[in-house]
Amino acid sequence: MTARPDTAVGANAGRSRSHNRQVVLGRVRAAGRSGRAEIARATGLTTQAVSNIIAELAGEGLIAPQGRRAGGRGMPAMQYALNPEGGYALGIEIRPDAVFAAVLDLTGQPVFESRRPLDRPDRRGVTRTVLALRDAALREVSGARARLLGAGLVMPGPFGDTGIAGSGSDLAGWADTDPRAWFAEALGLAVEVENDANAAAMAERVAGAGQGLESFVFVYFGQGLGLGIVHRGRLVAGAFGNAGEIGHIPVPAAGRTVPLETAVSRLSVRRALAAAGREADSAADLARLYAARDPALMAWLAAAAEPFSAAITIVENLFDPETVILGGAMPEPIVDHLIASAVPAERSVSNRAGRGRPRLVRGACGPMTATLGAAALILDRTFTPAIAVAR
Amino acid sequence: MTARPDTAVGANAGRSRSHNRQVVLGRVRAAGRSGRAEIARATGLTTQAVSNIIAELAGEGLIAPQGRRAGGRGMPAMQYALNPEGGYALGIEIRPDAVFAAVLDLTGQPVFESRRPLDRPDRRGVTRTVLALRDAALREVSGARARLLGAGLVMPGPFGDTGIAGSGSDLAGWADTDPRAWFAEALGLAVEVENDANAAAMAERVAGAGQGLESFVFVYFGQGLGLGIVHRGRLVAGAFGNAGEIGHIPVPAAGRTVPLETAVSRLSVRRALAAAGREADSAADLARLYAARDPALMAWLAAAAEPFSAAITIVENLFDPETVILGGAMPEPIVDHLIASAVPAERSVSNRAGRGRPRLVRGACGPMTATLGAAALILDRTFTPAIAVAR
DNA sequence: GTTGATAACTCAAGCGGCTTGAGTTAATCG
DNA sequence: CGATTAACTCAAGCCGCTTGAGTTATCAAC
Repeated sequence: MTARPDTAVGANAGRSRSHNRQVVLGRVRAAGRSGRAEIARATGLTTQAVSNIIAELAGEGLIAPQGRRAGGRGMPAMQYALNPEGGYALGIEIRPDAVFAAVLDLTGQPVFESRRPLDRPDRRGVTRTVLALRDAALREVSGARARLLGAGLVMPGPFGDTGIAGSGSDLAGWADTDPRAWFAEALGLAVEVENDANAAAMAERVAGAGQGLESFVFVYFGQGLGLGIVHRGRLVAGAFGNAGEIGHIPVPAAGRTVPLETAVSRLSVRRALAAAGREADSAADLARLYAARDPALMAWLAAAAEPFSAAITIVENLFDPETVILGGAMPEPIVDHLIASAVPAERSVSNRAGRGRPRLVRGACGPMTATLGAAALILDRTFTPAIAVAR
Repeated sequence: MTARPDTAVGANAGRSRSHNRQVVLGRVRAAGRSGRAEIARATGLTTQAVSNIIAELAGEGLIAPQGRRAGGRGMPAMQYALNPEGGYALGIEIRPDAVFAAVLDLTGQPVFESRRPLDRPDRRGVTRTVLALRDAALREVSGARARLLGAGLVMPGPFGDTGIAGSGSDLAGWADTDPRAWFAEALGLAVEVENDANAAAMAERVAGAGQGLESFVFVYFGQGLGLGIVHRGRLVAGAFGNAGEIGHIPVPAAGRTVPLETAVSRLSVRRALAAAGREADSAADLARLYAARDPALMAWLAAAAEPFSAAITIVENLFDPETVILGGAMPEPIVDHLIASAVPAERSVSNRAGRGRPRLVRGACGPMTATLGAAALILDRTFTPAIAVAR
């Protein structure tokens, strides 16, 4: 969120160990059941080093032995996999009118979801609600209390003063607070803060349509329209944490140029439906109208195709992702309709022959994507080496 | 360039040392003259560790003592700075009709520039020309032979089969070759390969308008129009190395929607001038026409303002950079004119109050930016820790 | 001037964690 | 059933960072 977030940090024995733990854990997560020797080859460590780390991780319950793999020539490898109950991540999504919470187990499976209304969106009200949700989660998920890895937080963006009038969703009373430090103190946990689209992208990466992808972008239907960018396994958040504000980009729509958000977003469809006398406050409303092939909704979809396609073209050419995932608080059939109606651009670096993967896919995490993503931020942190990645 | 480039690598004593060397070197580069204790505080190492590494680096001639800093309370620190002659980076830019070469010293100052025409742009012809340029560079720059850190290579993108017809600039005979491995073998050096815009961004970061910036984007006038993206000090190249293909994105231009490149690029201005009976093959031609306020050129500039502004809005909102740098093979006055004529978008995350820095600035590396950038890739590599960066 | 405080730096011992090389175990192959 | 293969373990070795004591150089106070 700051312009110069990280200074390179030196390595020493202790930090190397911590780094290697994460490397091993990350490999087990990415590759599934793995043996020591295999992990050693993949990470450039010796089997002995991996062996020691495996013993440590297994002792802490983060991974568990899965029996030996039969089949090969020599001694069959003892396989290890993540232990789902070895750790939990708390995700909190703060909206102006409510707070959502979710808990993911170590493998990314949701084990708790809840929400509470927010009567006063000031610092005290939000904090109290967040603490209540955490307590509820800890009561519900047995064993989580001692094994909570941290809390991810999703707050309405954009962060800081961006001069965009009427972005509106800003919470009152947070201007001069660093939410990360604030909640780290209040919760007594490691905390990560991101905007909804970035967190949602992490959810898809950890447990959804982005599994196994190192570089992709996620078009997120939230209040507005956001873009979560994952590049080589890391979020691209921008210098000030506001990258991916795709809703504001100019796109063609019926001979005019409009901000994407006015043509493709939940607000946009609600307005279009309201103009036709339809109420559609919730995703369920939208799903119902779509099932009935409501003419106003279908007209909106038809009108959205051009600006949506333009946006996808822009995103493909600027990020060259493995794929573009589309999801969030929009009913699946409507997402599928948008995907089907998008015109894949000829002039796009993604228009390559022999693609193994579709250019556009629907996300797999549903309407709670951002909340799950908040927790996914913590899982990602757990599996991403602190001292990082080779060239 | 591949979809899964990096597997996380484990740390050990040797790799820690190499990492720490780069951390120290990078700190000296970023902060200028520095003392051991100061570096230790900044990197999280002990003075003793830094001291040992400093001794090693000084012994190799990469850094040099600069005398003691007076003024403070205790013992004044012995300052160290990069030794310009401590290392050199070779940059090679391969174009369909010529090969450019440059050498940067360790501080990023150019010490050699040259070009050779390319009669046959096949593998053999290119390789011969590249080797000849390297030899010329080594003859010219005394001391470079033993201190060549590597070679950066810029080749016409986009990489791989992107299905964009008529991108045309592709070199023949490279389809089934990995240029990095090929030139590493041919040159006997560490080699980095990037497209022109990415390399150019690195040039600005190492020795131009991007110094001190961790996150910025660079709009590059080359054959077409490219975007180099630097995020938290690292290039964002995309899953297949083709990120930043900004020329293909749809933008509004006089009531129509066109690919940006057809409105804002050297090809575009040449066409516009040709239609008015003007010849403008070189940047010098353009500079002359601009100095004379040629009506056809001024009309092109006027027409370019709208699509250019739209592109900047898109880029600002998607990357949230500290600033957008504009440069490459376009005369400085014309770049300045474009910057002046751009309409800063209201709806942009970059439109924040109290910005310390202009939203748009001209690059500082001139028409050779991409070639210098090729060399800058190597310098960056030298200063960027291999085992990387803390959260 | 002398003395004390401050801070950079060095020296040498200590220590954590990875590597090395030999040895053990468990499977397949002939 | 022995040879081969491959995973894994044990113990010693080694690399590089840290620790803590000691040295050097400057400033400030008396």
